[in-house]
Amino acid sequence: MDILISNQSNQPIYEQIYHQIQRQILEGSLSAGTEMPSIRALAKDLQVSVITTKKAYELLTSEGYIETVKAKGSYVAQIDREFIKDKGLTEIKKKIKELVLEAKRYDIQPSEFLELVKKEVEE
Amino acid sequence: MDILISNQSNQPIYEQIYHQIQRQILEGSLSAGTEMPSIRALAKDLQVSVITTKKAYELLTSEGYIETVKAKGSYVAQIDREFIKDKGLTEIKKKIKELVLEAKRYDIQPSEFLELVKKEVEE
Amino acid sequence: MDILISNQSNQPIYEQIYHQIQRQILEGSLSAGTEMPSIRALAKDLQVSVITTKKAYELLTSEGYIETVKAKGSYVAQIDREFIKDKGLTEIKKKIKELVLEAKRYDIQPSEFLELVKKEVEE
Amino acid sequence: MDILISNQSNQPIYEQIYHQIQRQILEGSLSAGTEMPSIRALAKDLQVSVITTKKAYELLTSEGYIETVKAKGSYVAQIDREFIKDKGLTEIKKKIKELVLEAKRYDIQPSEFLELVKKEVEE
DNA sequence: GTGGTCTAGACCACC
DNA sequence: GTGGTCTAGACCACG
Repeated sequence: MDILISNQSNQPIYEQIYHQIQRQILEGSLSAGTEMPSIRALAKDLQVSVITTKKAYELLTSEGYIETVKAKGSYVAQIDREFIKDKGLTEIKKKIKELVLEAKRYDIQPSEFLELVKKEVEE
Repeated sequence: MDILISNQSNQPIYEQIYHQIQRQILEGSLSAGTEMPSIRALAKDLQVSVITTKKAYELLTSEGYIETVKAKGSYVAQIDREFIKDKGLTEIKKKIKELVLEAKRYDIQPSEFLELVKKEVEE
Repeated sequence: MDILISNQSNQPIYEQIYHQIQRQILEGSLSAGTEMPSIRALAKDLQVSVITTKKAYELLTSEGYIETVKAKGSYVAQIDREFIKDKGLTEIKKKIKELVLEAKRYDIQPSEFLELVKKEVEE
Repeated sequence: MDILISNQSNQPIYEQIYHQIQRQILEGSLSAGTEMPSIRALAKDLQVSVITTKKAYELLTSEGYIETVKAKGSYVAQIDREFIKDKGLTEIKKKIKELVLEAKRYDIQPSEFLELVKKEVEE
């Protein structure tokens, strides 16, 4: 597994694992049906507690990214891209709204905010 | 004080207080020199512990939004808008970066992200 | 009385009053026998509480700078300059010692410290 | 941990803890990466409240001397000696200024003050 | 009355 | 186990 963990980050380790696996599934580098490493193997690999990888897998399962077959293992699920993207759009739109508001409080006007985003995106 | 507390929120109460007061100062509805309610009075008003309001005031003090005089009270400080905006820019840029990354995870490409922001800003 | 009070200072107001009167007595601008303003008059003048000026006068009395005659008023005392200076020397030497130690912790060597003092003194 | 607490001192306990740990880090007896005792363990060791050690650690964190990882512990940070010295210089200069003023109050003139410092430094 | 400091508990998320 | 947050008390110096 291609996963990097940062102990300094404020982000919980299980979320870091979740996000990086989610990313690989969405990008297609992990395709449907692929067998995932076992919770224990991954924990050993990443030098984290089994509890932590278990939590990450539970999150991935509940969000529909992987499927777990008892006593066999976990497999990448067939994901519904439309559904995922829809959920993502709603989420991202909400966050953009919030960020625009926060920027205003710092006297950063929407037009200025848009410029910042353009700069970031063009890089 | 015009402050609303949510016990349900993941955000610590002292941060909620901090942000709402900060917003009122930045918006100008609390102007420099205005006397703030005492930490005890505010605690009673908001039905939270004195320590919680104290923490919020400490944050506001360390960020330069208010000034505290022992045995006297706290007062809205003369804020340096230039400085605040600079700090805000750094903060907002960081958050934009993070949001662009999050969007990518949902298969929302930067160009598409930019469109979402444009739509939001033009409203 | 020529006294300036700062509400923002961390120094208690009664100490500010004490130091400024002590200074004037040591400098000679207030000479022995001079009648001091009453506690109440001074409080009114400086816009502080009577308790505060009372505390300052008590300090000045206990340190021998003024003498209070019941129902008459307070008068600048005949000060023993030798004694005062001796006490001061002990105090200042102790503080220099501490400051040299603190400087060392910041990697500021004694020779460097001496230079800083020279610069300050020459101004 | 090599820390001595005085309940008699005017200095708050959390500052005493802060200063002693800061000193050990600056002196190098605590080197970067070293794990600090947990706030609870230290509190028990020093017989003070957890909140007191927490406050000391918060101060150390905000000043960049240690780094704290939630649910992991605190570690001595890689300190920037240049930065520390700069901050120290500002601090020491300020204190020299104050001390020169205090000396004047005791009729110790700047030139005499300089002599005292010389004597102290040459020892 | 004010803020500053401290105490002895408690629950939470995370590991 | 860890640190983060919160509570309900307390005493102090200052005004």
